[in-house]
Amino acid sequence: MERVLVVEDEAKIRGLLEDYLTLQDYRVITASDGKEALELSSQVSPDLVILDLMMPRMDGLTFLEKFRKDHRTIPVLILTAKGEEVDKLQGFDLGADDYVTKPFSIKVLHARVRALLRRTKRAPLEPGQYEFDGVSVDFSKRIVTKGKKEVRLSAMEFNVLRYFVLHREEAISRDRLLDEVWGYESFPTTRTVDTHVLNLRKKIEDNPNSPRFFITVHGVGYKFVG
Amino acid sequence: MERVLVVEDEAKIRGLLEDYLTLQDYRVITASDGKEALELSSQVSPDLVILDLMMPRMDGLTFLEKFRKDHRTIPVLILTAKGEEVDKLQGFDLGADDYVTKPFSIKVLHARVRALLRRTKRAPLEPGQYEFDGVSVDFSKRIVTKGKKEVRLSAMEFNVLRYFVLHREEAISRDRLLDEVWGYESFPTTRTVDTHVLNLRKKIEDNPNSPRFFITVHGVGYKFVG
DNA sequence: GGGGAATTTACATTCCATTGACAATAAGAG
DNA sequence: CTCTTATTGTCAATGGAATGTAAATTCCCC
Repeated sequence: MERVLVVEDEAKIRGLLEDYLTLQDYRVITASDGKEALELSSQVSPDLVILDLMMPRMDGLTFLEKFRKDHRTIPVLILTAKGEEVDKLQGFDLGADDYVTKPFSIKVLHARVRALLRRTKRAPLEPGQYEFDGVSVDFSKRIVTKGKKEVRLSAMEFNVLRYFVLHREEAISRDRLLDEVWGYESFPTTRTVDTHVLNLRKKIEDNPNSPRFFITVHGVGYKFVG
Repeated sequence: MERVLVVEDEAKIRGLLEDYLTLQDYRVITASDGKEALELSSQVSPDLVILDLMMPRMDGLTFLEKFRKDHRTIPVLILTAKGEEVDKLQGFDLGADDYVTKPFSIKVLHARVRALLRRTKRAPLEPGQYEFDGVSVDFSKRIVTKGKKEVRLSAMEFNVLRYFVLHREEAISRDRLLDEVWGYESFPTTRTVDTHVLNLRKKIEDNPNSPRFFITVHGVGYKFVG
């Protein structure tokens, strides 16, 4: 579940954002001023920050400046009153990623939040393509070819393969795969992992019963070598 | 040759712009009001629009709003009388890219035009035309033909098709399509995407029920192959 | 308010992730 | 080496989720 830090002094708007985003399945952390926000963000590094620029004690821009020193990549979405053009530009200079002017539609805000999260999620992008021994994996096209023929993988199988490729040579436990590939929201058996590895072997190995790429590490899990 | 659409009700200024820009080797299309401009831009999508905000019948802002629905990337340069600050801001919100205040120097205007065109040229420009297996898509005229017959696509369908062509071979999620094609201001269901893909299949595929071009990637979204 | 497009809704259909049973294999103890 | 037990291989069945599809509804533009 993605963590959103809301920094807003007006209790009314803060509550509105908290309620709506919680309903949309985000974990919402709120702060009513920049000082509090800084403390919180060092404890629970959020995936995204929604920041009101006009605030008492420590104002939004000051917060943003300090925040950026510790968190270079976490996207910040700025709330600003209409016409505060100067603030808007300064915000971008200091590393804000998007802004929404008050009064705003909550749905517009949500759309921007989704877009920002998606963008940063895609950012640490894997290599566009990966090859090993006649097999090639194209991550953006989601295509795997063996020899000249395309191998059809299901979404899950592809995700597992990607994780393996990203952590090649590493022995990976079933539980780790479940956490990293399936996520914390679903709870399949560890045997589910076996089935998917089985299918990957069938589709990719030359001899599925004596695998070269998907090695089992007895008592631990699996290891990808390719 | 780059096409510039000039939307201006005052014949004098319109003529001035037309003459000067033609001399500078642009293809100039003119319209004297927003209504006419909309019709023209759907036939010959221009590379740039010069728009006067003060116009009869349909005013500039209204035009801009409608224009942006079909053309999200074409740069728009706004002409505005001095002191119309409010309009200026509204214009930016609606997706104008630059503005020049009247009275303006024609050279300043030309510099801005060049700058805008240069900027968008650096962006991955879409091909003017695209063909695959008997189907041809003309992006500037927004016309699609299959065999010898024209296929009538709705505005939305065309936009979806364009995004697919621009990202051919890529597996694209429904959410990404909604963000990139529909934009952040509207919020249809993901099923809406399915409906449009369905329609595209009906209109373009030979066998809509076993598609060759619009491939579904189960658990992910769709992929265009053509 | 009429007509076309966009979107939603409802239902049918396909797909595939998951699981459980059983077989095969590896590890460890004696 | 043999037995025992834990772990992994394998496959088929199933239930639920994703998609196909058309019809209903809403949204907009004249």
